[in-house]
Amino acid sequence: MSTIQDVARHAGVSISTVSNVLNGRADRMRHETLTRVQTAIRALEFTPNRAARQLKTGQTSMLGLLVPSIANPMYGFIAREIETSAQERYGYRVVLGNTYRNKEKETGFFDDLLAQGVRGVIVISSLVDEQHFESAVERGLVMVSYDRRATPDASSGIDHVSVDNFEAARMATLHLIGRGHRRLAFATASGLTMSRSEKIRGFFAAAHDAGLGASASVVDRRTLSEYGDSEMADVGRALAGDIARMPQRPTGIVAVNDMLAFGLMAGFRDAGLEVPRDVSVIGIDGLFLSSLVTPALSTVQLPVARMARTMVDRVIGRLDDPAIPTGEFLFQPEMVERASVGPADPTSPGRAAPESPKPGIT
Amino acid sequence: MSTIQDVARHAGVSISTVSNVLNGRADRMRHETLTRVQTAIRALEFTPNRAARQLKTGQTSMLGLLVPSIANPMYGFIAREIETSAQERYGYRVVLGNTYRNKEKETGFFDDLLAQGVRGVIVISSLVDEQHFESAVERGLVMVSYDRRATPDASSGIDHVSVDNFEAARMATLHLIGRGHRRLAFATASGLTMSRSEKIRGFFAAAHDAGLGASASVVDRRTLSEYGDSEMADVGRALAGDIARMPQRPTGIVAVNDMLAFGLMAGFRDAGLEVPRDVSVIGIDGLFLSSLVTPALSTVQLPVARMARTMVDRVIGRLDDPAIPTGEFLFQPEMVERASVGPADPTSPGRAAPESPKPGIT
DNA sequence: TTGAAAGCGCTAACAT
DNA sequence: ATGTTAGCGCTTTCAA
Repeated sequence: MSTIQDVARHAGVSISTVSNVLNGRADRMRHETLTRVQTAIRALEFTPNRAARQLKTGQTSMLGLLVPSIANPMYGFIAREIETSAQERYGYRVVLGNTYRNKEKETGFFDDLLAQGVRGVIVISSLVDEQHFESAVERGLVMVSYDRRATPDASSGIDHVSVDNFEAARMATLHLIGRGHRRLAFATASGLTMSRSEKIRGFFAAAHDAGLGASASVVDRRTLSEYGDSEMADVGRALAGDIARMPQRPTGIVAVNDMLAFGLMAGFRDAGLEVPRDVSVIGIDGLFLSSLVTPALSTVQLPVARMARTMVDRVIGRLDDPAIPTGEFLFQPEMVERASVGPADPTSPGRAAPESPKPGIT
Repeated sequence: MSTIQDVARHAGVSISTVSNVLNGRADRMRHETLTRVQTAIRALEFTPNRAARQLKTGQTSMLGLLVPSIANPMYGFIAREIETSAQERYGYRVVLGNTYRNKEKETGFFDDLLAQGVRGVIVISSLVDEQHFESAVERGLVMVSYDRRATPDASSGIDHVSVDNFEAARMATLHLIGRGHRRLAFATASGLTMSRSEKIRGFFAAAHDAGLGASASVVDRRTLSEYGDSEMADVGRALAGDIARMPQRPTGIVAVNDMLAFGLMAGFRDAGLEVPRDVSVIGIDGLFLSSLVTPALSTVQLPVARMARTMVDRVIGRLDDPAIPTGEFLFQPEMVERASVGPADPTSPGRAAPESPKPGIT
């Protein structure tokens, strides 16, 4: 690896001149000098040592990205969009960390970023406690958080990019209601994530407006302590068993996300129930896998690519100019109809009638 | 961010003493001094600036990880294992790059790593051309390559960690044959990856040994130029249509990997064929998703976690001691039977008989 | 238009 | 047992 010294010697100039061409100050020199330096750079295959530059300027062209688990296809999808966007549009590289929803891991990641001189980070967390975020911000991290709305109380020098979760769940529920479903359930892993409770609110809002409040319920299960790649799906699978055993079994299930919906479908299969004949399932996320499974999953699609781009723009923007105020960016999802939702009463083919023959749950 | 200077001042010692405690040379000082320094470090929340250390020592505690696309669940899975292993066992962080199977992207990633001072990289590539690998190694990168056996010709200062692809495909094919399948196909995306051609060899070897050479064939399709998250699945889906239209339709399909198998199953569904009644499908990889889809996918399981650990051990090992010779590490896969493979002739329930009533393809 | 020089925070001889 | 010091490769005043 050649250094700026080598280049200077090769070109017969001083290192400051080389540094000037490196930093776009070509106007300060004769054209001929510029050419000589450029030739030398090419001849020696010189690439400036970024560690040295960073030590001097305090700038890195790296971003941190924290996800619960990159093995979860949803986070894989987001991560790909973020990395590509950061790289292609800003020349930034991405340092990845899996947190397994563990506070110590998150804190450790922030510490390491700071030590490495990385000052921008995009966080996809599901931890309720945001304390360590604030502390990281105080220590100089520029942070963008995905899918956790700004808490009113928190002082938060943090950007928030999220989807309208209330609306997403509402759309899903409405879709079920439109197909005649009257006994509804919202299936989720337990634990109070902000996005989760918003979705639950949206679910109940839709049910209430349709006069179905009394027959709508939340079913949930604890996640395992370790965050495996299949955790969400496993929870869904177990939940399907629970639902299958319910005396007044719901016919329309809104899953908190697509992975859990996949688990539900597998679980219903295990229980001898057929989707959508016996029970309808709808997801939230819009993973590419949702069109692949059998039956193809109806779901509420999140604009992941656009959200990723916004997150990258925000971190790098605030890295360049810390004076920019933080903001909240809310994205609207979109209903995608596929095959996992059928009429509540399969005997009547078209739009299902309210199921008057069956006894209401009320 | 406080510096080593601050700590020295706070503890009333020189910076070398602080540096000594930082670098595990506590034996060189009085216990009391050590304590004072440690107290100061804690009081000031001091973390050594890694950029400075790196500039001095040339060492980073970072690893590069190159994947075709982190949105592909298989790479997400591997990436998670690698990151976790590197972090928990060595305190290394991982810089992630998506290559979209693009040579320029790969080269650019190597350049950036070198410039950042990162000297270890794990590469999951599918490019046939390995030239730029060699060049990166010459420029100082310590490289471990996943799933591409060492080429006999290449000089290669590269470690190779791979699965026995020949055996994997052979096991899959044997499983199909054991269930009575006589017309076999190997479904793959076209393009000559090393792992791909080994699988094809394994497929034909199994077919030949069973006297089925003449009725075994490879079906393939070009991948799109852009590497989307769903590319593999899309190819599989298209392939299923091709297969469904074949005059002497194969009844047992070996998919080059699980993602392509998922696509096949979706494609057969589109074509009105039922798996495994009308056609049997078997994958290779053992993604956690394979137990989730309907029907659950029979597949040949790769020992991903163990392979990931080996890769991490190798890069970091050779980073610490460049004298260690490179090696090739071959892992054995394992058959996992699920529901996507049925008897060739569904009318005879048990082990299927050779389908004598139908005219052979020979 | 160019160059000299200070210094970013740290490590590791080498002194004391 | 502890301190002094010379850089690592770069950026950036300031001077020439």
